[in-house]
Amino acid sequence: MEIPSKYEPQAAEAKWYAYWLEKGFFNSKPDHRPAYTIVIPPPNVTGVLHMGHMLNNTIQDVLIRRARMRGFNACWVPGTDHASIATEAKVVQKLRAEGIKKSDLSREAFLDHAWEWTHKHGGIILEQLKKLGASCDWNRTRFTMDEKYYEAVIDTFIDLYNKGKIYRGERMINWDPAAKTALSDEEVIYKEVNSHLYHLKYKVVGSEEFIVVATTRPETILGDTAVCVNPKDERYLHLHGKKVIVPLVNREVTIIGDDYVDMEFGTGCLKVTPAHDMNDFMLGQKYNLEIINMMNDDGTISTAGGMYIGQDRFAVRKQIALDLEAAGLLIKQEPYANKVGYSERTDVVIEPRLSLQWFVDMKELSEPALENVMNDNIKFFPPKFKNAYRHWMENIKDWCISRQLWWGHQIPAYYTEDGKWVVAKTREEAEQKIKEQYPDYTGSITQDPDVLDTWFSSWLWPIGVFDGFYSEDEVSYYYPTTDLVTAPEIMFFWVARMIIAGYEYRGELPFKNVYYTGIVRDKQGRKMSKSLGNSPDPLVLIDQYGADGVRVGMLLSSPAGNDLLFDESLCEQGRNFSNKIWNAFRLVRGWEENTSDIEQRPAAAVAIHWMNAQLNATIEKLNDDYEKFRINEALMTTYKLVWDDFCAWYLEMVKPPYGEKMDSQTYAATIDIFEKLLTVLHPFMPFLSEEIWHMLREREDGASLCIAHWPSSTNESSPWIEGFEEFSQVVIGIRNIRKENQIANKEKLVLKMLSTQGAASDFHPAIEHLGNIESTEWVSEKPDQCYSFIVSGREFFVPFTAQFDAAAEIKKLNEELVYTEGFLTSVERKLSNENFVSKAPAAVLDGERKKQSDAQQKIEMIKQQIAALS
RNA sequence: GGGAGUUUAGCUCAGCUGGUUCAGAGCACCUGCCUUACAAGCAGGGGGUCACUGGUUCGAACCCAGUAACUCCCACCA
Repeated sequence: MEIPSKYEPQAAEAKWYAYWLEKGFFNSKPDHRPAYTIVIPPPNVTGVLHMGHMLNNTIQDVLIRRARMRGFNACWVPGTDHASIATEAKVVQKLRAEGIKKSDLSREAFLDHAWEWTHKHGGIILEQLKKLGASCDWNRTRFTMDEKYYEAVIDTFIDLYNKGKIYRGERMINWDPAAKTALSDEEVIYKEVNSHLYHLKYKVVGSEEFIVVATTRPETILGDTAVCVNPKDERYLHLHGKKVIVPLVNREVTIIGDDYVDMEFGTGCLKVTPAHDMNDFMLGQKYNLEIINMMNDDGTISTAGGMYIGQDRFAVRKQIALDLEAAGLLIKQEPYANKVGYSERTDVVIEPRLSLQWFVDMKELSEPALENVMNDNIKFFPPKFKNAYRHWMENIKDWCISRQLWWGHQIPAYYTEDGKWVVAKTREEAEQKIKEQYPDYTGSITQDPDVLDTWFSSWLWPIGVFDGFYSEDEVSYYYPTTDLVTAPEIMFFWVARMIIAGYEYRGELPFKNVYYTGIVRDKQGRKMSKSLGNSPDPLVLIDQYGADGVRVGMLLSSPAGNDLLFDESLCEQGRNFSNKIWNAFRLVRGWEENTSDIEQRPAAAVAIHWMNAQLNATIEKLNDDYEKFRINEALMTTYKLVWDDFCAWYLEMVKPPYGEKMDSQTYAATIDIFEKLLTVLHPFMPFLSEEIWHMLREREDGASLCIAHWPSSTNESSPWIEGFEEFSQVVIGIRNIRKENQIANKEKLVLKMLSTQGAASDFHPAIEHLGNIESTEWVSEKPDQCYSFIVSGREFFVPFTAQFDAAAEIKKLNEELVYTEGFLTSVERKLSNENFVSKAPAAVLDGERKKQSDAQQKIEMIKQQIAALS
């Protein structure tokens, strides 16, 4: 059967993925083996696979596949996140396209739409991961709104509430007036915008004097309840304690002094609007100021504003500037660039807003989470992220967990009509509690309409996926999990909080290692995004280059924590590598038919010794690379082992001369070696390796490379490896002589050597084979009429052929002489430096002395050669 | 504004406690080859004042100080 010279991945990929699933290789149940567990960072349930997922999941798959081969009970748990705000936004958008407004729907009807959407689009992303080769235990697929998981989230809320860790409080929060929900600080994006700085006149009461404040938000004067200056500011010393009149509003407010105010900025005079600015709120608390909430939840002016009621905040800003100007109270309006917070989801300007929200008190909860990262109980790769982590944890703020949305875990708090509340798992329980705590209350109760922040469910992920809140069966076996692979962007959102939850609910770390991947960027370094349209479709790439090709392409250039500048040519390189392996297989496969019981060629025997030694050494290095999570380095090591060592050297060494047969001993050894190579390739290139592995020998039904054993190795050094260095140099020397003197490869040469000593002596048969050497002769002195080259201080000679060009040869030798003499001078200068000789360690000194004598010897040799030629 | 990090070949990066190799890899590039596995290939080759300036040292890509550029995180001066 003719095997095509190009590897065609499509059929193989479909075939083997189906086979793996059918045989259940990815499924895991607790047993006697040690567990190796990874929980997937759950993608948004209705999300679509992008390049970030590709990188992230490829790394997880590499880790889990290798663990499986090393005999661990490997368990990779997949799943999806309900992503409350992102999913709800999509559903709202879809309904709007159909002419339905969310506000026209009941909560139940809206949730029906959301579930319908989830069922329709949910899990597409998991199907896409299968194309990549992800070896997840699909039977374990979890969703953060699964019944059990939902219950765990609610129970956690109740538990933390009962422990006094959750409280309800009035705080300044980031308000999204479009989505009408609170956002966490992390969901706010600050953008540089060109706005204006308005200078407004406030008249001092009982005086003809005015003071001037500078603000970018003149409309908020409706909520002003003080004016603040720096107490050290001499310009305003005489005004302390006096009152001023807020323009247009005509409210009298006090002038207070606080060194929060920067004297250098603007006029050094700050208007204080406690309800609409984080810092003003802080001042309001400190000086017990009145709080006037002059805005509605949609960003329009409220009745408390007193004027412009019902108008939008931005319209009012324009209008009030005109009105102030008309009243002669606007001194100037100058262009000013500042940063303004926008909602990550809806892209509208965030309104700091005073609101009643639920919070988690993080201070105490976070203590073990900080300590166990700093002491490396949980290791970060790369460790540089520990700094950022520590900084955040040491300054941790309470976590606002309520969101004014419907899609998610509804907060289990129930309110009476007069503003009392209880926290309870069910309505019945809540009614019971109300009865106990407020026996006089007779009205109805309503559940808090808000849902919990998405991360309040995903922080339970490593426990929740094993139903760890309700049964010890699995969680005690799989938890703590082994590795977490994620993006540094969500270190605070997710990683830190999982660690917190881990210690709070299991008294233990959730995972041992955290591997931070970089951000996938395009060639120009821009983050890949939908709006830029610079992200390739992963499925198209897989189709074009094969899943293995894409996997290799992604990993080749992505050290932990470094951004990956993605370029399709990386996939091309991956595809080329697939093809290289494929063709090596074709060559070996060709020998199968052409094997006989002839004696093993000496060159082949050498090759096998060396290749086995090299394999052993490389596996040692690979294990070390993996240990340190240097995945890209492990891949490069594997790449060179296969391409350079195996294809370029080994196969050429064992290849029978044209027209001759392969001996069965070498053939068998080659198959063994190939099999080991496929094993170490498998985590990176699961499909191709499996395909060839099955074609290499007869396999039983149910056999698979996925469950083959990772090859063992020892850390012994081998003389074969040392000898190979010299051997390859000799072969290259011969090739160079051929090339420089235009001697055809077909022409047989004689190689003469001055000494039989040297590490390469074992390789002589291989030198003859690869160099097309007719015979090797030992000579006691330098022969005449020869080309020569030096490897490791030993000289090799090839007798002249007809085309010999003596002048060119002399020129070459002279160049080498000049260089070597220069080198000698620098070594000798070092050795004649008394400080060096007296202070450098003996080993370094010996090294320099050896360099000196080697160089002297070499100079002598070159001089002789030049003399002989002239 | 605070903190962290980066700066080594055209590109992406290694370079572990300062010391055998006048600095390494992959890709890209140049030259020659359709040689009986592979042109998605083979053989050979060029290319770097290790950001800059000082210092410590017998010796610095590596340690120290300063300068510059870039990146990220945190804060969010109205």
